[in-house]
Amino acid sequence: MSADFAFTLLATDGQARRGRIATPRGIVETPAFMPVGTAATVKAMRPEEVAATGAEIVLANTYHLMLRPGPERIARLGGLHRFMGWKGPILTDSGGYQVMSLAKLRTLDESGVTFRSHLDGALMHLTPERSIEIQALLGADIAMAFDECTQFPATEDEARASMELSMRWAKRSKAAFGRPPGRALFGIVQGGVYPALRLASAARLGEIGFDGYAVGGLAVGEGQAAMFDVLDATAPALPTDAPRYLMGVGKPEDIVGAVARGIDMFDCVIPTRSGRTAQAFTRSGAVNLRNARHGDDPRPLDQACQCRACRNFGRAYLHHLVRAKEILGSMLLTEHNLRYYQDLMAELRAAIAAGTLADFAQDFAAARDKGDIEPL
RNA sequence: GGAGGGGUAGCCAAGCGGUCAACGGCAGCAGACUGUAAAUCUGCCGACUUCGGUCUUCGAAGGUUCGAAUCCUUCCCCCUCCA
Repeated sequence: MSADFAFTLLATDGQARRGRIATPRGIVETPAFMPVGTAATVKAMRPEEVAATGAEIVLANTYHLMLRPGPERIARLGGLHRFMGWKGPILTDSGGYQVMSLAKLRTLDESGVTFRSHLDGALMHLTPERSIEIQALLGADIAMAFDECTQFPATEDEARASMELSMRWAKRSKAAFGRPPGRALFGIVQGGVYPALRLASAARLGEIGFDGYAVGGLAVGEGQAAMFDVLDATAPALPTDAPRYLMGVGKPEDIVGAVARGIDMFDCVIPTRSGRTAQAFTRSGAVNLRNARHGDDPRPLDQACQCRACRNFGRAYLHHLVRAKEILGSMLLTEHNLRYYQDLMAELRAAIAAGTLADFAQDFAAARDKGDIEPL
């Protein structure tokens, strides 16, 4: 493990883990949720507002920043932290997700992936070595191995071939990364919904040796039950002395279930994207602020929430902002959702430390079963 | 008074003899969103419906036609220009 990057396991509750990641740029208490700032911005939020929600680390994306504004330019400007004004740690995705999400715009071979830029059509070749180089130029505190996020559905043969390619790329990523002080590299388990493939992938990554281990290729259409099955098989096979990161997950209920299965880190666009598309998360479930029923409702989105949207405004106003397509609507709902996610993580951490995670999970589900607050 | 243009579903607006319950857009009613090609996308949007259809619509009233939002007549409104 690189100097100045350390993971400490503080407590366990069943499979769940309460931990702490130390980086030169700050501490990350786990289980942690990392807001997604793909294009060097958590959309609709200022960095200090992101921090105020309780977030300790954010994501950025290799592929998107490679296209615009370019990693060399960001390096010349002093690195990504200075560029985007985020003082805490940053984790960068390697571009592996775009291998799947932009499948129509790329070709893949052993060396890497050739993307047809969605911005101007230019061809861009991304290899494990170049992805690692870009993440170094950005100054990522945690870099991710370059992988292929396996699509769903995939046959076992397809998932195996994809996983094995990702493992070869993981070895190249590790070799390219070297041992830079204070910076970490995570490997990514693939293998689709096939437990044997996941176990093989986890073993292979353990042999290579990473600072943390991610589970990728989930929440891509397989459904929560299948995802949890994969986690039940995979998490126990991961080293206990390194953080475990479930990539791209998820909805609040996905996170609660994954924490109970031993996951330490999460990222997802849901709180930010949903905030921009009028969906808010509350302690009694998800609410669509576009719906007509909120038009006359002066009550806060979530009575128990301390975010600025809930403290200062009623549902009727948020509804109006959304209807009128006012920017403030996106800002307030994004802030609320990020706050909700961070509050959830804090509650999960406290429950694990107290050994009461099972009770917490039960209460969490019960509150949501009751549904949203009574109509006016 | 003269010349011309126009009245289409909540709004704007296409259509100009059958393939029109009527293109589009907006508004409206819902849904989706999981390592962000997303302030995006999808469905519904005359009435009823067992969702296959059935019924009443295109200013009003007559008429021509197998068939009219589309053609003719009269009437009622609106707009532009000239007096």
